[in-house]
Amino acid sequence: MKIASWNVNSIRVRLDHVLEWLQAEQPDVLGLQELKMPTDDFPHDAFGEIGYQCLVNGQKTYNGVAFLARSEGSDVITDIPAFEDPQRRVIAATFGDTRVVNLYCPNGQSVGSEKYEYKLAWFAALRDWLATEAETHKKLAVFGDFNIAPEDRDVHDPASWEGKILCSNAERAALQALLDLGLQDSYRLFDQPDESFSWWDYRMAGFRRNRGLRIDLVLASADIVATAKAAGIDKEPRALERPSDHAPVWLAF
DNA sequence: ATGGTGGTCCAACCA
Repeated sequence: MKIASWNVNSIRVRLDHVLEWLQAEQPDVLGLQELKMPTDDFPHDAFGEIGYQCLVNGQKTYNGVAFLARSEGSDVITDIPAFEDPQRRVIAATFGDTRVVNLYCPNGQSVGSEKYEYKLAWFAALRDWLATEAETHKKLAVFGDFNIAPEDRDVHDPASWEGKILCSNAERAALQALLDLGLQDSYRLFDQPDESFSWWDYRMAGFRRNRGLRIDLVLASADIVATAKAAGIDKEPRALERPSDHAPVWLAF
C-alpha cells in the first residue's frame, strides 16, 4: 500500500498538478490539505475520471482537507470529536485494514500569540482522540501538514529558527505526545539525504536555495512500521510553474 | 536591518 500527503495551497489552482501526480505515482490514498474550497465545490469528476474517489471536508477561503483513494473509505470522521472548532482541518477514514488520519495542523503564527495557544490546545485534543483511534486500529497512519519540524536536522538553519514558530519546545513536545501513542515518523525509518525538507517559503527564493523545513509527516503505528518498504519526499512538483509551497510526502508498506 | 511571495477575493487575512 502506498499512502501520500500533500498540502496543495488551493485545490482550484493546483488541480492539474494533483491529477498529474496521481497518474504518475498511483498512490492508494492521497490526503490533501489547504483546499481553500467549500465541500460542495470539490472537483469530484476530474478525479473520478482517473479512478480516484473523494472524501472531502472543506470550507470557503481557508483550511479544508480531503482523501483521494482508489478504494472506498469507511468509518469517515470529519474534525476532532469533542473539540469545538469552525476550522475544517481533519478527516479520517479506513481503507482496507488501514486507518488513515489526514491533518492540516494549525500554523500558530508566532510563539505566544493567540493562534499559538489555539495550536497547542488543538494538539492536546488531537492526542486524546488519537489515543482511542490507536486502541481500535492496529494499522494506523496519521499524516499531513503538522506545521512542526520534529528536530533541528529538519530545519535549513536551526540557529535562526531556534524557539521560533514551527520549532518551539512546546510544539515539539506536542508532536512527541503523538509519537508516545506508539507512532513513528516513517521518513526516518530509512536512510535519507541531508537537508531534506517538505516546505519552502515562496519568499526569498526559498526553494531554489533549499531554505526549507520538514513539516509534512507520515506517522505510522508499529503494525505498519513492521512492513514498511520505503518513504520519501517528492520535490518535483515544487519545481513546476505556480507550485504549492509544499511537496508531497509518502510511505509504502 | 528590511522586506520578499502567493492564495483568497478586492481589503485584509493567512501562511
